[in-house]
Amino acid sequence: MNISTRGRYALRAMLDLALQAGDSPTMVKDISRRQEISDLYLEQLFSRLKIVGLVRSTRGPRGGFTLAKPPAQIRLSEIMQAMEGSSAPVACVDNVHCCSRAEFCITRRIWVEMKKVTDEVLGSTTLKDLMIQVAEHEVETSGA
Amino acid sequence: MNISTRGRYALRAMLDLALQAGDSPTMVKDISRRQEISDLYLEQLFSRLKIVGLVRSTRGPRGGFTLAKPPAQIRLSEIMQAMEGSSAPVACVDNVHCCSRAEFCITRRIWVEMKKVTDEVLGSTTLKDLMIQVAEHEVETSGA
DNA sequence: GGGATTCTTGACATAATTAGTCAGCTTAGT
DNA sequence: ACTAAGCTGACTAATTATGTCAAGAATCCC
Repeated sequence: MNISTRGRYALRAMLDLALQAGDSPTMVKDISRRQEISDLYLEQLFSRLKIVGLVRSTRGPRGGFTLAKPPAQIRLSEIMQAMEGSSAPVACVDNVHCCSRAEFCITRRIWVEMKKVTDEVLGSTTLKDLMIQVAEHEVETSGA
Repeated sequence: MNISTRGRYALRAMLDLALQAGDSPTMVKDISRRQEISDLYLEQLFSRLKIVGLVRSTRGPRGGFTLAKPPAQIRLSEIMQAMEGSSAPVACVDNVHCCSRAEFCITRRIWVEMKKVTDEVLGSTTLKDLMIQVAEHEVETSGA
């Protein structure tokens, strides 16, 4: 039941990118500095995010990445899908034929249920939701 | 978001054991044959299950394993905890101090939520629940 | 008591995955 | 041209996953 650094870093990076919010692209190096993530590694992660169409890139000086859609339209499930693949905890959830026992396997129902509830969490939350929480958190901590 | 064979096999083995239901112990070899799991590997898994007190063992001829508690009192979360450790998808969920950013990290809230919903699934289901589903499934497939 | 049977323990082995790193390339702005 | 960015694919070290193996200890049956 682990989410690898790929998924975790990608989510942090996407939220960071969303918070920059300018029209001009944000450099990987800036995100990597703020988030304390290796920039070489982050490049690799952004490459995946680009392939699935979650971000757009601009090359050359003053280049970088921008979100391909408004934050409210980017579900966390999309990011996680891109980085970690299916949210199914076991392969047979997505493909019954991968196990000869799957059809009558009662334990499989538990894994199906697990996928369902995690998908609900990730699918019902967008980057925009996280941005709001960041803003709220800043109000809380600055006030006092 | 993967559950390893340890957790999956252990759950199947525990359900199998529950379904044997006799007073006499069930041999690992019999479970491994029915479940098509390597018996050498399964022994190793039962060793863990015994350490956490979910099963009891009897050595010698006619020996084997029995459930340490009635199936209705064995939550799937106990089995999974024994085999996979914490259900937290990220370490910072259980221990804030493992990451210097955890206190103000908004993405962490998602991982906390993920752990919560998966715990609800695994914590609210017992072996007895699965046994009932097995019985129901058998009725369905035999009838007709 | 001897042998067979079953669990017990710890070490070992192999493969896959994770978490990066690196070198060299392409593109674009000045 | 030069430099600053992203792009690509190969490489590596460490860890985890998935077993296997060997030797032992307890127990039962004859």
